[in-house]
Amino acid sequence: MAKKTLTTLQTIAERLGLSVSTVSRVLNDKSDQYRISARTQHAVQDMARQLDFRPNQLARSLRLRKTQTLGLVIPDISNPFFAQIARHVEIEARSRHYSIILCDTQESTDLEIESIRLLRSREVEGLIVVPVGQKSDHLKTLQAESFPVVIVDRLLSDLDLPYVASDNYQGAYDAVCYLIDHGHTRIACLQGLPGTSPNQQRVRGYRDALGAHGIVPDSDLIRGDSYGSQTGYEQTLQLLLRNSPVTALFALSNLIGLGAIRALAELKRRIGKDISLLCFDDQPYLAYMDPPITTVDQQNTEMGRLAVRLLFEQLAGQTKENKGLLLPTQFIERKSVNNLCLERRDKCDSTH
Amino acid sequence: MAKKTLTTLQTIAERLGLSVSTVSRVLNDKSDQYRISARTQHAVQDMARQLDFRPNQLARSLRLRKTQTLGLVIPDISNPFFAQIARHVEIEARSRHYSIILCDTQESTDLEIESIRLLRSREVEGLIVVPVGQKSDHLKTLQAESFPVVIVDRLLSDLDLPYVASDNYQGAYDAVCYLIDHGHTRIACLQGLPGTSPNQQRVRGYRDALGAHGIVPDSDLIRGDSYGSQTGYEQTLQLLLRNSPVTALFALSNLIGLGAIRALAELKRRIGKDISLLCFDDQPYLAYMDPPITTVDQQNTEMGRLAVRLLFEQLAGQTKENKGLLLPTQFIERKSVNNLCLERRDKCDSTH
DNA sequence: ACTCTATGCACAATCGTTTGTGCAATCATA
DNA sequence: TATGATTGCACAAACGATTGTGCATAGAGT
Repeated sequence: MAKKTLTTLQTIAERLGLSVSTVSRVLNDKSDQYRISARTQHAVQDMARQLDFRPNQLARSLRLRKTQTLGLVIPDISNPFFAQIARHVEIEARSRHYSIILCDTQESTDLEIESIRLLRSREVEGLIVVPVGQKSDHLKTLQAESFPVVIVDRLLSDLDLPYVASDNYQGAYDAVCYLIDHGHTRIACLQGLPGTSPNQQRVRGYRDALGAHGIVPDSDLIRGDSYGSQTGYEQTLQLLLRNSPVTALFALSNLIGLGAIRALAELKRRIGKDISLLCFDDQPYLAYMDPPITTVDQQNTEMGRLAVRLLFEQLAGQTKENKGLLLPTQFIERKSVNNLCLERRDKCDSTH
Repeated sequence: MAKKTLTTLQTIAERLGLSVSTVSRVLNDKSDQYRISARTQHAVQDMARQLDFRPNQLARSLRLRKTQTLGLVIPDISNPFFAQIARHVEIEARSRHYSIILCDTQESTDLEIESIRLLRSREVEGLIVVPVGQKSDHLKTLQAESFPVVIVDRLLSDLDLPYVASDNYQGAYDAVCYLIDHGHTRIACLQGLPGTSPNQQRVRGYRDALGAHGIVPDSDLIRGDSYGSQTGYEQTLQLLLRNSPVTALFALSNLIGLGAIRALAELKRRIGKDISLLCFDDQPYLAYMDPPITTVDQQNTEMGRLAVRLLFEQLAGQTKENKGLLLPTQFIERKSVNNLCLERRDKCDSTH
């Protein structure tokens, strides 16, 4: 049973006294086109099955100049947010008979550059990139060579590549309106990495929502500098230990929210009662906290799927100029936001 | 700047009036071996840089019969536990100049079979597989052909392939001893998928720990049938609504624990006071719950790394018979387990 | 000037496919 | 029986790299 020597077209051809080309044509369903007899067809197919023939995709790709492979470049695949995107990229790609080569750039631009080079060296037909987001020259090169790419989540302002991302602005705007509708006016914004587009958009949404309700954003309430939980923890502590009169926290990532939650627990502030919390980026565990956390969910399943679709449009040569896609976020109301209006019974209208 | 036509060795060769072989040798640092003059070397290297030459790995792999690629087969990459493993597999592989082709089998054995076939068709040099765990014939085939593989996390009893997994038995055993040391005797075990090896080992550890302390395992307290949070939720509700006198819950996965947490919140049982909870599988958020949850952490970073190392040992032809690796788990004491001994001041010895 | 060795590179086969073209054999037709 | 069309397949070039071998030319030695 153990086949030491690789089964190739030639193996089959020799055993049947046929030529390699004939075998190839049969196995590629080109028998009709090349008038291969039914007898030969069956013989070939039987033998292929018998030998458990697996066509060598390398040779195939080389000849066809088509690898049926996409590159996926992610800053940190262990981050559930990216992992979910990766999952649906893989599933959608596979449904089109494409495989994924995965590169984790560890939030390093250098590794991102190297990864893209590597992937191109492996002749991937297209790239799906969640950029680290600091530099964009290497991405511009792709653009200049019109190499098929889709950028996901982190947009870069000086880039004109197809992308798919959440509508971070609107998501944040709506979330903050919700807080305001519930009577909150002193709302802290615990932000992530300031240089990145999701953060910028969310902060802008936060500011505009306040402004639209006649509240002047207090820049002392916009705090933090990373997406990690440490930031959320520290900033929350700092804020509350100073007796800042905030009534609500708006955490710009689930990890930041996690940090805030720990800080609040340490300070014995009851979420949804003493203080309110709202998180960008829903994750399963947030529904299981006590109380369950109200969040702004991003459709990462859709993001993954659509990224692949946009990429395939490029591969198909459809240069439709519907380059970018902003996916609406979904507001998930749970129990972490207190309704101050009900408590105070004042002029707030609670028309949802 | 836009290079429409792919740069190959030939491009460089033609521009310099050299042969393809010479160019190849220079770029592969074989100039000395083949006595290429320094002048030629520099000319070639300059031109390669100038044209931004990227060697076509397909052609290279085909010729060398070496793809520098590994296949990674995972039941669900969006599961943080697997995502972490994937991350370190990627990092370790890349440090050896190998790439990873990722396949998400969506917990389906059929997809697992198809994935492995696909990956072999792409001539990966080895496979790292977290099996769905239901069937193993296709894995036996690999074994029979002595194709390099490492099995991760979910072992299959009828398989004799190198593996790396947590020492689930010991982890569970120690955890349950900890509960018993804290005065718990009525301990429920909320299990995952019964057919899978991690679950079997953990349940065995649970039973043996009880037995070692003279407690007869009550099989009514071993409940559940999946790794998801739904199971944890339902089983906890069922158990407590019947006024079962359990004082502690041992959840066999973080998701099961999550379900339990929600159920307990609904029932107004305070974790670490009214009831104790201990989770297998640490995840960041568990440290941020109120109270922080005591867990059995698995070294998934190490698992990923070691899986790659075991694979490379096989690739190097080292058939050392140190096939399997069981990694010790790490007990992380937080605040979700009540110490009944302190409350009751009885004969429990609180050594340690 | 003639041989000999060393230098510096080119030629061609190869990896496993795909595919345009060509060439026998078969068959029908005149 | 010669002619033409059809059938059924083989030959060979290509994809882009690697590598054993061979062949000029240059320089050294006598």
